[in-house]
Amino acid sequence: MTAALTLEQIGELAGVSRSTVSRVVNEQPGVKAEVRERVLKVIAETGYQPNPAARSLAGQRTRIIGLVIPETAQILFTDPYFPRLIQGIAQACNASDYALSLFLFHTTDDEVALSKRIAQKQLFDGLLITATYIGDPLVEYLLSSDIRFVQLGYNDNPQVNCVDADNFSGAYQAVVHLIRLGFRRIATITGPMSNLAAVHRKDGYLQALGDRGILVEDDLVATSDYTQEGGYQAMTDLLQHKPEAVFVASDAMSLGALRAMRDHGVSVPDDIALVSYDDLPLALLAEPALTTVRQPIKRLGILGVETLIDILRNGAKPPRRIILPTELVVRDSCGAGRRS
Amino acid sequence: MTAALTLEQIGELAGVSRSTVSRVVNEQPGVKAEVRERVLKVIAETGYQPNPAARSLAGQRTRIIGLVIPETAQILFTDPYFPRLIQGIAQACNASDYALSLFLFHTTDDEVALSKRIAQKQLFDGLLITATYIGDPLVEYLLSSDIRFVQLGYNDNPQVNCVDADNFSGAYQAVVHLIRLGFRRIATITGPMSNLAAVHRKDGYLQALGDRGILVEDDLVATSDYTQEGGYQAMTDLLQHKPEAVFVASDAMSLGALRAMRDHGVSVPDDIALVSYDDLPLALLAEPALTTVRQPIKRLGILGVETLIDILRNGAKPPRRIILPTELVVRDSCGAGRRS
DNA sequence: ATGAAAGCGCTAACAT
DNA sequence: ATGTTAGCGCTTTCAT
Repeated sequence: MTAALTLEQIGELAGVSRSTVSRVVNEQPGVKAEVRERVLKVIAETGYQPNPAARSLAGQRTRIIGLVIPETAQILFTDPYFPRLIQGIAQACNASDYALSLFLFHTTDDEVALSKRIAQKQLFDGLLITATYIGDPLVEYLLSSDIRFVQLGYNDNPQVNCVDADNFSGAYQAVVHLIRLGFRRIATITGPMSNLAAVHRKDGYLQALGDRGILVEDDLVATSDYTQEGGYQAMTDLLQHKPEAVFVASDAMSLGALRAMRDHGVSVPDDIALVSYDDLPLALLAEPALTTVRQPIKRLGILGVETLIDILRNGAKPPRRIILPTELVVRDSCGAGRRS
Repeated sequence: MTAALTLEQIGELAGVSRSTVSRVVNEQPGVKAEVRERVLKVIAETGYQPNPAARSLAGQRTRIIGLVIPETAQILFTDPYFPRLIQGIAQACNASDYALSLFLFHTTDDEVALSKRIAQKQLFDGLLITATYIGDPLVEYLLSSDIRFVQLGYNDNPQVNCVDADNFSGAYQAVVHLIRLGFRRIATITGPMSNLAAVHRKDGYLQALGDRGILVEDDLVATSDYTQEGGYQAMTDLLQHKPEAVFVASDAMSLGALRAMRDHGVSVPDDIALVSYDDLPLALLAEPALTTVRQPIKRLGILGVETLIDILRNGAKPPRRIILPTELVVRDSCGAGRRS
């Protein structure tokens, strides 16, 4: 790595001006094919790369996408959701020649204060935000700013660009599966109601029962927190009300629920059938292997980036709102998985 | 977010020149205390933030740290090692006012080609690299360049700056624990020998046995690949040789090993004691809970950043090589965990 | 101790 | 179709 080349030098080598080289580099029209070839050749030979700082300064854009993961998600960070999401995001960024900058809010700083600081630093063209909750001040702040952003996760506000998997229909699907299997007393363990995904999964559960004319019993609905311990506790409570089946809104909670049932001598799926949500690697491994709803996580990340870039290029005019379908992976815990 | 302020404007507001403001912002000496106060006040009032692109361009440094995670690690990405590492890295970056840029090699691109592209882009001051393997061309390339980097993971080459947990003594500790418990026929399941950490963990195992005058039986050493399936297979093989205990070089493999033993009617720890490595959240959850070696992963990330920044500031002259101690977490799988 | 001035390497109007 | 020119906002000599 010796001194980096400049546009000027490439121009000299190719016998053209800096502007022409710039046009070639940026794939702008108005360069004779022959000249373009010549310049391209020099660039290839020299391995020239434009200086991103200079580009940012002159062009008022950084070609950087920021990914914001707030404090609240750090707990979730131990599950593979974020890693997979990041893989998708990184892949899409590479493909579009954007750099990816990570903003983890690790401190107890006020989120908004931090985000303002971040925003004013002008070190990205747009933001991908994750793990927000209902009424998250970060979203409010971004909305009131002129920062372009896409939320990875559904947002009620129709102004917010967002991409998410369909939590409602994922849950609906799961519960319908249980109903088809002949169960009627179907319980659920939900995530925290501050989380929109949790609300929608619950809605899907309610709707599936409603559509089949099954009365929802309040006693069969346990609100929990996405954690294993929470799942254990919730299941322990539910056991008193003798459900035939249970729809658990996350694999982590399912693990806890499974343990609770084991501790109480309840067999899955023979005594109680279970359908879960997430399809973590764990799901396959659990005893019994979990029937669970799989989300296209990596795809979510990719689409998030593509949507953001689209907005960067073409404006945020009609808000982009993308909902991806989910898939039910049938294994053993629902009692229907013993197909060859 | 209105138009961002510039140094010039701050200078105007404070009644000084742009240069003086720059000195204040960069905490340089040679500004009268009184003037400094005045400028600082204006900066606080206006919320001025220097433009990073301009800074990079003029100052020849980006204040960005790049984190490189190659393809090979993507598989491992499902375990919490990287997330935790990233948390530490992000935290340290924030603390030192560096931005963090993520380079995931997701494609099947030639690593070196990609790394060259990355390097020439001048979009970081230094690099943190992870998940390299023995003889990794990425390291060779970086070594031959003038790019400052710190490897997160031990490297044999004394020129390479690296920080890692002590794999040798972690394994040593684990095996000594089993020996103290009275076991003699101690088997091991290692990671892939292309991975230095795996080699060192194996070395620690061998040394611990050797130091106690226990003969190492080749049949009791199974080489695997850090995966669950690999652990299952390796344990199945080991079972034929009737070990009393087994040291498994990763929690993921332990899960597989546990399953293998369950499938063969072997009870842990009653029939075979097990000590594992990593202390994933899973370790606590397994049946029985795993006695396992814990690494200070987050601390590793923090130290990586601090080391890199130190090098950036003070030069790479004496290579920095940091080895952190590990800790044995005693639970049930070794048969010694039933203390109140 | 402070200010003036010259770039850093690029983009984007404006000429030609 | 191509070149010229004027910045982008900052750091950094060099004057004063």
